[in-house]
Amino acid sequence: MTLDEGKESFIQSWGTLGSSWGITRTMAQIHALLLVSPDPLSAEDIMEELQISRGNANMNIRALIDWNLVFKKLKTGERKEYFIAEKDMWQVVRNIIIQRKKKDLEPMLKVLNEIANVEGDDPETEEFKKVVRDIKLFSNKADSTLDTLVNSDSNWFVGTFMNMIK
Amino acid sequence: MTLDEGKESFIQSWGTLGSSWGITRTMAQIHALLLVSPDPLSAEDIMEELQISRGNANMNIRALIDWNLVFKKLKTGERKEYFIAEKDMWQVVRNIIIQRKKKDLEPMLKVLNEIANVEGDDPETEEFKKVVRDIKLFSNKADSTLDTLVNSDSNWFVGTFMNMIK
DNA sequence: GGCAAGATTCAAAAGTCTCTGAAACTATGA
DNA sequence: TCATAGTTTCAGAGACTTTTGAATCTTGCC
Repeated sequence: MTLDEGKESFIQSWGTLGSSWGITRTMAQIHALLLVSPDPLSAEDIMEELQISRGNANMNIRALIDWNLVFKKLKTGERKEYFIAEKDMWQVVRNIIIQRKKKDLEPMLKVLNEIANVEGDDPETEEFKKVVRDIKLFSNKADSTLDTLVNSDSNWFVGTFMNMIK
Repeated sequence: MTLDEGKESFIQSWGTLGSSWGITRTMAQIHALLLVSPDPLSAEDIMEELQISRGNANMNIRALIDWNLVFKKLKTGERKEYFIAEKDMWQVVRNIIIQRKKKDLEPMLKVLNEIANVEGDDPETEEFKKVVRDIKLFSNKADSTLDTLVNSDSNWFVGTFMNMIK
């Protein structure tokens, strides 16, 4: 397999993986492209390599920057913006967890708190309350467990945690 | 808030949460409905409550059964099939992890193995190989960590693991 | 076997999410 | 200040996903 085939294959897979992880396909592809590029790339380079429009490239690059998965890299004496990818996998996963937690888990916890107080004390209502209570308990634990993970550093996570579990 | 409002609110949120977790909205709504129903429901009940078509109900119930999130419950003397939900949250999360791992992580690992052997030894190729190697290492660890989690039982996970981390 | 209740399938329709591209905007430096 | 290189926006087009509903299949009973 040649280098170009390898890159192509990698970018496609990363795109597929990303799109089932809450980041869009193109977003993941841009990240993949930057991961395997030895040098920073400009928006134009990215458009060209991935055959996407200017608008699309721009929107997805901004999103990646928001998620802290890509950083701007200004070259001295150049007006153009260049971009590089976060290459530490734990940071990548961590940043994705942070976003997903905010977007998914937290709204769910909010709803669970609201509905934990439905009126009535007939058996059906009691059953409902019990189910909600169980889910709330689990979600709160999951939430704080994720917080701990997210605040831990890369070395501890990859070196200690993953081995500890195994 | 009344019981019905609470249920409605719960079903909608669960649906939203689910759809960003790789299970479709309707699938998650059916699961939510079954979670908060004290008694098993038939396909017809589900169609009625969620206002969805027969085909849609059928397909999504099958999918939930495949994922082990819902079980058939046959009532003696009745031809109709009734359904109940998996109510242990850890089992729910666990089953979702199992499916996602199979669908996402494993294909990625396969690709990583293929592209780890690109030809050439120029600096660009070496850089590419290094990136791929790092990702492979991380993914393999993540894969086996998830295996361990998935094989652990509910009590250990919720009782010990989550507290240990915190 | 014949029948009906129920379950399943799948092509077409509806709905959702993503991308394009041209226009508007902004920053730089002469 | 103006010209220009570069960036951002967003309405409409296009791609992809989910849902519908009617036709088909299966099951158990007489």
